[in-house]
Amino acid sequence: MPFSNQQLAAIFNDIADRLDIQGEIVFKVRAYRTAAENILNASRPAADLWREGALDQIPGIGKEIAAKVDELMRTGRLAFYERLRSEVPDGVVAMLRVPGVGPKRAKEFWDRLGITDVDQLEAAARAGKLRELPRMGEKAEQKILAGIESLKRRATGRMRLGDALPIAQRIVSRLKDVSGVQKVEWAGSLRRGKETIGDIDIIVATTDPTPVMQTFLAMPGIAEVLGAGETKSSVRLADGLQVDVRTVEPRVWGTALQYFTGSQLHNIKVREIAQKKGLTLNEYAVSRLGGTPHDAIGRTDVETFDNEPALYARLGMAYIPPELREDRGEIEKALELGPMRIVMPDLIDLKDMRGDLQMHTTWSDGASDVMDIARAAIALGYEYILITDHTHSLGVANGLTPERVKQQRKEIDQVNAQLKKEGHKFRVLQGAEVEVKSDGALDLPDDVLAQFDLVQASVHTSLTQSREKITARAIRAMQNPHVNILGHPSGRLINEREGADYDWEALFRAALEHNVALEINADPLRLDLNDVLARRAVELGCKLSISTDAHSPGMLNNMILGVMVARRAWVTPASVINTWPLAKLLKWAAKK
DNA sequence: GCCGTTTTCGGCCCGACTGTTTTCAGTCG
Repeated sequence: MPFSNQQLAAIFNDIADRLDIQGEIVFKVRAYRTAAENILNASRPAADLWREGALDQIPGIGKEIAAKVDELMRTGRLAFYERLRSEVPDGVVAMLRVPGVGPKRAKEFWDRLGITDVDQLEAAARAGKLRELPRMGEKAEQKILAGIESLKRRATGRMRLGDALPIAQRIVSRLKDVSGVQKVEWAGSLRRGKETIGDIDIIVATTDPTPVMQTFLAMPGIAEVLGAGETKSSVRLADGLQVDVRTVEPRVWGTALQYFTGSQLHNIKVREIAQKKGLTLNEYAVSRLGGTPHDAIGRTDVETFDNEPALYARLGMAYIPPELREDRGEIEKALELGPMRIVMPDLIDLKDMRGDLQMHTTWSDGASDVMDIARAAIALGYEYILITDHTHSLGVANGLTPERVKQQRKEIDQVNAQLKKEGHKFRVLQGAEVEVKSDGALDLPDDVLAQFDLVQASVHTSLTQSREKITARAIRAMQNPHVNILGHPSGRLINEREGADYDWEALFRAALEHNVALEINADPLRLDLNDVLARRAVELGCKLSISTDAHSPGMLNNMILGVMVARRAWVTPASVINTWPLAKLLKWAAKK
């Protein structure tokens, strides 16, 4: 009975919620939450590790939780969990999602007022019943009602990275111009490049907070001001996204940015490191353990940091780029390297990208012709692009037929000739995004595939096939002697559709064997492979391509999103085929 | 429940904010 890492994490998070409500000690609750988070972060399926008896490779899984995983894997059930579910009603757990309601309140509503779901909670609040409880008053009641309202209004939980980034860019560029402002940066999961983000945190280093807050609160697009203080303001935008702006003194920029960037697990571990050195770290300073850090700024035993690398160095650690701060081994690496170094100095960067290997033109469902998108790519500083229009069997109008492949080649040759005449050192390559049919066959014959410079194969249909079937299907496609890249491997759409249920280990090993690169598709909706899978693929020696799947010239700018995913996956340029010079790329493709 | 270059027992990150309180519990990130 294979449970996916996501399923296991959901179960252990649910266990944590229910234990929390039951009043179990917080450390036990935290142990379950940490285990869940680490299972999500694990680069391999827990089911595989379980089979190998190596579950303890996942940090935070000890004897007890390993036994629970074992029971789940063997029997498909977990008696402990079933008992918990019978003890704590689902509706009481659901109350935790109401802002302002935590485990203690949920338990009290349930115990003292017999409330077992959110609707009953709302009715009780309206009837003024909650204020009968200790430490609850009218204001608390109103706050809970507002919390229920906002819960109902909130469409989806988290916003896609690609949607949030431009919003943050707009706010940052606005606040940079305010007088007294020295630095502005977004922090939180956005700075870490997570594929979805809960809210936007903006940190401002300034000597004068007042005009910053005035400017921020006067920005267009604000639907609701949730709080407006001297150094912290929160708003909700029309689309439901919450934005927090915090100002700090420039001399504490390093600690503040580090703190607000997270992740939480990363911060907890960094603070544990500080403790072992007899220090304590907060968002303002590093100080001696046992002092009173916040009041004590200015005391001689308190050190402030105006940049992050100096802070990490003070704790004996190499600098850790934000995208790695997920407690996925980066802290151990940073300690091993020691201060004044950087974890992954060769981590891939946008400027490493020499080309883009997936895009569409009017030859299939793209918006522009070959020349237009080529010029856009030249403007981005690229040395080459691969045109990958759809092939005929996908329902897209005008998918390439063998005959149209020849016609398109003529146009591409003309574009290359013209660009050469203009003095550009740039090359348009002809490829295709070839359809992988439900049995793994491709929808163009081999002699046609042989005409392309590089071939990408993609699965678009029947994503719900069984694991055995769809894995065999993708592997068969990769075995084709002309296929160089597997496009958006999982097929997932963020917040919309789960990806296919592949045996990823088998898929990656086949990609390695058949010399096929796996794509990190940079479309904001896809980001596929994701960070965890891409990291495992590279660990096994696979090559990647990072490409935008642009359907218009403007979409070429999405490359940064794919690079962020790659950075979260600890990827170096050496593993990414479109960081290579053209000659090396073509030689690699020809070797297949 | 997990974990160990000070510990196999005794710890477990840290602070802001809120509402209800004359000192703090609960929630949040």
